[in-house]
Amino acid sequence: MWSVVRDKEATKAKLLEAGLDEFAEYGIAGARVDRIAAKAGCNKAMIYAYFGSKEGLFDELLKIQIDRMIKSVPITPDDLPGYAGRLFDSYVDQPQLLRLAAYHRLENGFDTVPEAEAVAYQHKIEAIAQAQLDGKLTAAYDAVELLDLVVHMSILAFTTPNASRAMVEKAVRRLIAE
Amino acid sequence: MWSVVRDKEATKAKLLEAGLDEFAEYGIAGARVDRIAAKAGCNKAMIYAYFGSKEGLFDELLKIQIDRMIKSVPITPDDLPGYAGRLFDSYVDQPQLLRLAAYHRLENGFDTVPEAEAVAYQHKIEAIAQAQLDGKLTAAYDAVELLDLVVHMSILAFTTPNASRAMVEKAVRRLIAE
DNA sequence: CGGTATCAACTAACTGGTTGGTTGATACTA
DNA sequence: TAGTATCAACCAACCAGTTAGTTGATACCG
Repeated sequence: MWSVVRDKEATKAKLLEAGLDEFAEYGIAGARVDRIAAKAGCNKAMIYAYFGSKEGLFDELLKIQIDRMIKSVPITPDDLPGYAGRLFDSYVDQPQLLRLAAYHRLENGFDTVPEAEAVAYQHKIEAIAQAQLDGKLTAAYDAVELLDLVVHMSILAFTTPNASRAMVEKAVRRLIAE
Repeated sequence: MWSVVRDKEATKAKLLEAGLDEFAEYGIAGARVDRIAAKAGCNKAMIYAYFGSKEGLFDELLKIQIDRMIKSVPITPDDLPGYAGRLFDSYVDQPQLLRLAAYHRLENGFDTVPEAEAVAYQHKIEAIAQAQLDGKLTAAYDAVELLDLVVHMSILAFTTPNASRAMVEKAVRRLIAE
């Protein structure tokens, strides 16, 4: 029989999952390490053994969630309404990432952007700029402005309780109309 | 002679101002009542005498800020780009309200909307609906959707560090273009 | 194969410090 | 003097982080 009780990776995974729920609900300052450990069904000391600190666990968590989002919703520069719609849907499906990111911004300031996010952002800027050069996309905004606007529209999932994907797509369609 | 040392209203005002800074920076869970009292230059017990609790102070604070915002930036249904721009500007001038509101939503859930905000929202909906009936405003969205979109655009002041008023006005102009 | 040394994974209990909130005494004003 | 605004000191609960010690799997040795 394989042991299931003593498994480092499984324990880390359980802590990450419990931490996701806890941090998304209460934020960084409001989260309680005892609650995280209890939810994960393991000892509090494991958090410090594997992640160094409460904030260490949060950072790891956020990084993983961002990576997942970046990979699962790739940008489509020649279909920005669709991109915004898909982003919106994934935010509705997994509201935790948006809450995590919001808490992170509020509590740690605007300049501390996670590495992975900054890199992905740059790639998207370039993709949009290229589409504009190719004439596939309006030149009414510069690439940075346009990406900011499109991403911002998908955030309707967080700010407006009864927003819909259709509403987001329609708005982006109008924003980029020639 | 008027008292300057023992003045109930002055003490409340100082606590409200200190609380504004503290809550905007650290959130509700992260705020420390001792820091608020120290910043206000008065005793911690005053918070409990005048506001009942930490949360009581926060609620009072948020209510005041929302009232001020509602009064200082009235809606102009026949100039929504200008309205969004003015909202944006006031958010840039006083970033604390947006941070307060964000923390409130994150920590207290979406349904607990302050009374004053709900009432003002309803008035704005009606104003927009009327402008639509008068043909002064696009009928491409229903009134609720349209207000949500316009307000949402002004929130760029919070989500996008280098957004500008011009960018917000331009976006709203395109959103409501016939 | 049986015994045991080793080490990573894990735990219960604890620690030093902090927190929201209270209270009894004091100072001020009318 | 009566009423009230203010405060220093205090408290019980809580919290992030530590530690001394336990457990179980596996590698090694005779």
